[in-house]
Amino acid sequence: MPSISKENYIKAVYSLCQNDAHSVSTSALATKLNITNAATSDMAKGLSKQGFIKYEKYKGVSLTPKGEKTAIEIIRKHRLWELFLMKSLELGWEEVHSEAEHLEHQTTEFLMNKIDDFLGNPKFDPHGEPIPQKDGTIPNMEAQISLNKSQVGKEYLVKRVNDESKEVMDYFTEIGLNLNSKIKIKNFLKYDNSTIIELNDNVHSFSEKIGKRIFISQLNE
Amino acid sequence: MPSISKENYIKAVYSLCQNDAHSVSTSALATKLNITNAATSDMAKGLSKQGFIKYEKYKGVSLTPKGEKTAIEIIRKHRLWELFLMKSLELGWEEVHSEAEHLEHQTTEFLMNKIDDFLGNPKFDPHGEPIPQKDGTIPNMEAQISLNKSQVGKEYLVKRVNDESKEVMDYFTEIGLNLNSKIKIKNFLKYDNSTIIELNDNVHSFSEKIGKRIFISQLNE
DNA sequence: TTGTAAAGTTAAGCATACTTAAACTTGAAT
DNA sequence: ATTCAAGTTTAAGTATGCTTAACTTTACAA
Ligand SMILES: [Mn+2]
Ligand SMILES: [Mn+2]
Ligand SMILES: [Mn+2]
Ligand SMILES: [Mn+2]
Repeated sequence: MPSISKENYIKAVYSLCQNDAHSVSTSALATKLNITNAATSDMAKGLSKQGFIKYEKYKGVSLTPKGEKTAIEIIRKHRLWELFLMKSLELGWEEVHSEAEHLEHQTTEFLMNKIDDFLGNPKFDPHGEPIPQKDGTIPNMEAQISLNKSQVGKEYLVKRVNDESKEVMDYFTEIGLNLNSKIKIKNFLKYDNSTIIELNDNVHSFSEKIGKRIFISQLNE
Repeated sequence: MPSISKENYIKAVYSLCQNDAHSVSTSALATKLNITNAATSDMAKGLSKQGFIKYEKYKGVSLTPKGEKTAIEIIRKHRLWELFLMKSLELGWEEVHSEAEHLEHQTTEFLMNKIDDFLGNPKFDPHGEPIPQKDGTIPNMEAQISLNKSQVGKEYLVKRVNDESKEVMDYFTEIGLNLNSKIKIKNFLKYDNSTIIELNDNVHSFSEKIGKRIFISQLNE
């Protein structure tokens, strides 16, 4: 039962440990959480004392099993809320993330399980992210690569997108890029590592930064 | 955009001013909010400086127009959440209050209006309380009296109940007392001011304290 | 009118979650 | 090995939202 700040901290440790190694620097956390380095170090002590994280000075932070369980519970709430808001209120996939970011901290297990059952115990959220199940297990995603790692000339299906920027999600919606959209890789620009694709007979380009946040799987002919 | 503590304070001022006069004592607030007198006085200074309440030492607290607007917005969120959870997830009327108590502080105007529209802009919540509308107006309730003020021998319809105690709401559910249940007043016990009623061919009694929290209207024959 | 109990406020202190500024590690280049 | 910049931590301070303990005001009964 950590505070909202602590829940967000734990969630940040979890997601930053996904990509990189098995630990995060305090400064990476500071950037993600939009607080100072000093605050991040400070917080690390508290969470460490409470057994949520492992923290050695100058060595970064990682989650204990207790911390990981907590992170997964919060992420479950986040993703179920997103799906629920879309299914029950017809919000757009670009609108649900910011609402879920708040609701995730104010939802009882009881309510969450009601929502889970209402949705039929779904495995994926509206952005293609797996929804941690009641028992804590996380559904497997089929093999995916980021747009940057794709091959020119091949066709792919969009399987997952990072939803953190509403601005970017709005743009996806505007150009008609959705989950399971079919895209064809036209080219990579050496100049800035952007990717040129074809989508619904239109040509679009994505910066390297955005390309890293679109995940695709190869279309089997 | 007050904090959660401040929102709860403002809401408490609003609801305690409804019954009594046009101001509340700091100690009444302390009881309601389950914090000390000292904290309540302290908080009053802050909210007063921010223009939500009028506060004169030793004279109690009342809402300014700005404070009242804020209170009504929170109450709107609370009651819409309650209805929404019942309608969309089939929670019981005894289960929704405590969930709404938290969700009310984490809901954007945007989401609230979506929920309001989904529900068809309802006028009353599951316990018979009026739901403040988008424009801030509060629907009128038809004339009601509390169970204590009823007349022996007459028949009434249950029109509104106070939902603050889950324990009591569970009991209502158990005996089949709902909104629009028909009851007949059998007797008042002088001994403890409890009320004896007939409901669905069964006889029940309610303490004075509970009787004050059940609101009824006379059944016109 | 005054004494006193109850009601209410102020003072001092604590925990949380932050800030800025200063001090310290670390590691990689010389 | 030495240096030094980047990364990280500590120290000191602030605002919020509480607590307990001491003090002040009020009301009203004698
Ligand atoms: Mn999300
Ligand atoms: Mn969050
Ligand atoms: Mn309620
Ligand atoms: Mn509340």
